[in-house]
Amino acid sequence: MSAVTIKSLQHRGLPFQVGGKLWIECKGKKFFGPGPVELLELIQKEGSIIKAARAMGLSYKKAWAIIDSANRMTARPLVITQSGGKKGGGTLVTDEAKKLIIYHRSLRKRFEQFLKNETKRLNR
Amino acid sequence: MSAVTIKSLQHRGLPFQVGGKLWIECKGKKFFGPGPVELLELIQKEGSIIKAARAMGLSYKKAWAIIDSANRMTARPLVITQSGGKKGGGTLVTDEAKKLIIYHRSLRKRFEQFLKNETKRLNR
DNA sequence: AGTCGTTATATTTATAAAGATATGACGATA
DNA sequence: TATCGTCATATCTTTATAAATATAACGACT
Repeated sequence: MSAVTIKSLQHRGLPFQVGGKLWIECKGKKFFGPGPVELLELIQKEGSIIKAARAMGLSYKKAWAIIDSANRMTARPLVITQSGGKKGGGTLVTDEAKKLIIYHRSLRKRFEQFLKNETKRLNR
Repeated sequence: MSAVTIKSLQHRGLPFQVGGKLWIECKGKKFFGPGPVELLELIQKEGSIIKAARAMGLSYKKAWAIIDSANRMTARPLVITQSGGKKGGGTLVTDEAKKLIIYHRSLRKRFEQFLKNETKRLNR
């Protein structure tokens, strides 16, 4: 039995937590990971995708991909974009998007509570 | 206003769902994604990592990485491995692991209920 | 001593994801 | 019509992840 390996302890105090991630999906394809809501909020604030991306430290390309993907899945558009014009263009978020933002905020709160409860249950 | 883009609808009926993923983490580092529990269950059933891996369609390497990572984070080992011996060796799961498996099953049930509730809330 | 199937690790090869850069279209305004 | 900043897309490069392959140690058993 001398070759039996007993891997030993890293965290004796067992600081275990239940973690998780939520998203909204459409036919199995997720379109609201962690970033998108913040991105929409920033677009609402900044008025353009490129400014929102910079504010989040994302490349425009990445930001655009997120928005485009989400936008393709909703019945009504989440954003209205305009290229050209007064200040080069810009992007507005629709009421549809605003509703989603609000829902997602409350969802996140409930989820955090869920995780907290589960962590308690795990450690008792 | 002619350059204004209105992205149009993919899913008119709005079959939105709330999806998610849970894991158990240790100091911010996750060690129980979706696969590990099933893997542990299969190890328990099969008696070896390599057989469990095959049963799940994983490479041994991947399976071992999962087990090793998890094993390093618990105070007591999740598995006891033996190389060499009667049938080449094998792996046993400890009581620690069995407890985790049981907890994780019940956790998943509660999470599914949570997701179901949230999906309802989202669509009303 | 040689065989066997497993654990454990290293090395290499593919594949995928992410990042950087470049370019054109757009339209109000000057 | 020339300029501007933004939207939108394409291409290339880099990085990270995953898969495939190879190899050594192990110990009961014959």
